[in-house]
Amino acid sequence: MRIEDEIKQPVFHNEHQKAHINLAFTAGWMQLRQAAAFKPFGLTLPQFNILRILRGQHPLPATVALLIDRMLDKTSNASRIVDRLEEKKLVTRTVCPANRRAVDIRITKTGLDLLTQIEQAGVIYSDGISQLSEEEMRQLNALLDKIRTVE
Amino acid sequence: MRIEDEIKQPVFHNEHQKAHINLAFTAGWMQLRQAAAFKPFGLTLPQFNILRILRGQHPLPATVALLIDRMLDKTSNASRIVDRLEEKKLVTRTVCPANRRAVDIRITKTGLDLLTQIEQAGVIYSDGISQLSEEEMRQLNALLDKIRTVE
DNA sequence: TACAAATTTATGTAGGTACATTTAATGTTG
DNA sequence: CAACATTAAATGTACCTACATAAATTTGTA
Repeated sequence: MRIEDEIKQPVFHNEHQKAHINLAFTAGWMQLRQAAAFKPFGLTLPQFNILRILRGQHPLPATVALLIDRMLDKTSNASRIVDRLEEKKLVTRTVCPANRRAVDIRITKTGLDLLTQIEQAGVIYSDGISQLSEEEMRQLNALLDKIRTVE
Repeated sequence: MRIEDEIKQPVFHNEHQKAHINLAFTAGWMQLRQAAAFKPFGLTLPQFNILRILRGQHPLPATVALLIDRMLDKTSNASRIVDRLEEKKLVTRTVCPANRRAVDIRITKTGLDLLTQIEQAGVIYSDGISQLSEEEMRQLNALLDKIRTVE
């Protein structure tokens, strides 16, 4: 659906304004679709992302600091997301022996199996990006990179 | 900063994956900058957006249903955002005389003045989009529109 | 007209972000 | 080595989204 119709705004004043709204709207649109796809598996998007980082480390543990470092959203609260994953037995938390301030977080067998299951269901690529050609994806990446060149 | 560095991922497997992450990351980046810009004025982004919709209606009232209709995020809870604006005396809420289920929401003088103040501070256009040329903005809009043509 | 259905807003609950503060452990240095 | 600073994680608070449900009012209809 056209954005103009989505938000009942008959016309945009200029391309700038439309691009601004379009970017926020499309990112939200993608996020909503993704969240819906994860729901049957009992995971939220941030939970899924942390689980994937943990698999990347496996069988080594990760600390909370490492999770934050690799997360898209640096200000999100990794500690509390790990809480939820721990309740679901998808990760374990143990005090790091080498540094008792830190916590070793590890993905469990159950967690690994869940990731496999989700990926086999093809959730990942139903994100709308597939509508673009390879060349268009490159264009999009270049434009987004350019937006973030402020300062 | 390059996304690869932001999330400490040395390489992306393909343009698809990078575009996916880039879109989420850039939208979040913009939102964070905007939120920071509104903070000195004591407003959050959703509060600002609702206030602008109300100014668009002014001096006519809006109902909660109208706000939701015009909001980017349809699932957000307009009712509770209006609560916050009401506490700050930026809007008023009165039962709609014509339909006592509905509520008439109006922006106050204080609210109008705050919007003017924010806009004069030039908060709106410090969003990174200005880095793009007019033609690039058009390209970006076309690509984003295409992403949402799924289904 | 009485009563069911639809509409409109508000509320409850789970989970998330953003940012400040706290607690515990470890480093550093006079 | 004792005092102080730094680091790592957890916790508190305010606000937000997502989704389900409740409460009040209006509309439609047998």
